[in-house]
Amino acid sequence: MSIQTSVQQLIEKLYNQKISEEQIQLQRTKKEFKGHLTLVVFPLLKISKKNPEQTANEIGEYLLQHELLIVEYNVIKGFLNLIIAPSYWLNLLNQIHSNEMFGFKEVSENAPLVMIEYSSPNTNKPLHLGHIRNNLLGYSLAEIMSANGYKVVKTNIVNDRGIHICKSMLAWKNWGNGATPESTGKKGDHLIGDFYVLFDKKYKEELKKLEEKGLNKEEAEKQSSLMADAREMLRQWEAGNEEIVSLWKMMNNWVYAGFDETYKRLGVDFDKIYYESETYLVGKEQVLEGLKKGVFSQKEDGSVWADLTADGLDNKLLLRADGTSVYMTQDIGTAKLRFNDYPINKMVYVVGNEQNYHFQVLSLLLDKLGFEFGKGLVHFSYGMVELPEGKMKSREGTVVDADDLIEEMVITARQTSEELGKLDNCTPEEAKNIVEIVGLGALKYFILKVDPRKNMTFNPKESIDFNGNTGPFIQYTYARIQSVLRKAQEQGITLSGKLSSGLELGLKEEELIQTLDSFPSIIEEAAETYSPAVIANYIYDLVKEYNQFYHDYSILGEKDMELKMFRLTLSFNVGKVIRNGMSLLGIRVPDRM
RNA sequence: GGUCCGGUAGCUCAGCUGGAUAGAGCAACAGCCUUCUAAGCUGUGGGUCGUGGGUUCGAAUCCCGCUCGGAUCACCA
Repeated sequence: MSIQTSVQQLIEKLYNQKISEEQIQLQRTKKEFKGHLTLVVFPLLKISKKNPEQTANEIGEYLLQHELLIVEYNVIKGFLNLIIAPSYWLNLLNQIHSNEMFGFKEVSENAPLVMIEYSSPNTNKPLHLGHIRNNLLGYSLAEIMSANGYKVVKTNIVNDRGIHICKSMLAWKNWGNGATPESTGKKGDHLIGDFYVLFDKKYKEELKKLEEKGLNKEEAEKQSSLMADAREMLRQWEAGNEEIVSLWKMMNNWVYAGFDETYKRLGVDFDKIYYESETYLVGKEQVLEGLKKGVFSQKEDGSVWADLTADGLDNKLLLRADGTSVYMTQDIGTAKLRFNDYPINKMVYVVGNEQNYHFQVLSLLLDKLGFEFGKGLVHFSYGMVELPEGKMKSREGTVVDADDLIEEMVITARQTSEELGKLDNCTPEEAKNIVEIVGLGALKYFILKVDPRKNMTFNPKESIDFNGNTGPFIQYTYARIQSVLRKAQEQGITLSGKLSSGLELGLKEEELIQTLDSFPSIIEEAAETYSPAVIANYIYDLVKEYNQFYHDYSILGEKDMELKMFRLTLSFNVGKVIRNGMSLLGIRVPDRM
């Protein structure tokens, strides 16, 4: 029985009446006060018919006598602070100690299946900072859901068709001289991205020339032969022109090879990848079927629409007059294919908040088409990453490239590590490994610690701090814990059996253990509200406590062997919690730094 | 204009299913390396929680108005 239930039952006995769960407000005692748990007595005043202090004392006295786990209490205003018996914490610590996967739930046979879509790149450009936030959030979400006992399928939808890809292809054909990733030494996605930029440049030159001839902007855009070529290419692609399709395949494969490298370095992966080139026709079928069923309507020009005015939204186009599909149609098709492949109970889309409206509509449409998960689909909407000067703009060249950023982080990690002499005793391989983990840990924590909903500012000049509330700080703490354990082992110190005597010393450890206690529930809560930031901050709190603890210890000095044993054990468990938490977030921790 | 989201220390952010004196990091200042890793620790200063009302024992937190900022309302994806 939990302390919560026990307290509730005892109070019911004391006042001889039924008390609801909401009336029992048991929370962690603030660190300024003495105690572990605090009961807020205000909601109980109506029942006790006494003032807050009297009520608190009355309850405190009763609990002290009837609940063995409560060994002491004090009252401050309307707050009843309870002190829990060391045996309880000891027991808890032992439980944690014996459970390697502390904080993780098992995935049962009939657990609900959640599919998480994230990343969703276009194949005409390399990944950028916005994708990094998306990837880290999506991957962390998957890890958290999985740790909470869900079956998780990570998926990616690649936007591999459309006019933008044709632009890259056209530029490559016209001015590429047969360039390949091998011949240029460029990563495939960057190579294609360069051709996309090149197309834009040539197109602008063409427009300028036309405008110099006296055409206005609109006329110039209409007369542009480059744009006409691109459109023609798209038409031929859709018609299945062999030459175009094989060029398309070759170039896309270059891009995928490039993406894979970035994903791998970032530590994210997918169970199943969908391509829009394979889903857009399915979407069309679904829409036509919906039309047959009378869910959608057709205009005179042949275009198909969904009337969502009854749901407070507008009319939405689903198929153009020429029968071609739009973005929404593709998402419907993708949903269909996915549902064919997996028994999806819950669908989560990790997509930026500029598409909030789109997903509102998609949810309604899928529901109308009879998809069970449609109504309950979750758009995990996150804010944009902005630069100090404002938004990233590809036209102004202010886009922060993902590969560049990662490389910069790792380089900075190396410089800092070398300055601090952290790598002095490492082999080159070890050093490379550590620097990679630290650099990426810094980046990941920096991104994940911010509430996903909020827009965040990224300052590339100041880059990312390695001090304070950062990934490396947490990794550092973990590394130190490992060091403690190594040295303990060298001295032949074993960890078991010495706990109770350590507790007798009555130090501050209860506080620390108490935070360990609430870890699983916090994870659960975080997963429900989809906020990895909650976990990140929680872990940070834990680490703070460890450091406080360590500081006290260095001041005390250590002659007492029992005390030492106790602290070693404790450190071990904090280390485990940190490790588990970090792995949930997809952040690796080095065991030495 | 409609809808949605945000506004907390100089900066970057926590806290938001109502609870005690609103917390961290950075930046500033003052201390701490023969003692398990100083990527650290301790202390000081720094706040009309955008604003006005309401709800109540109690509001950064809930409700309403206003205001500022962002997103969106395409036969783009």
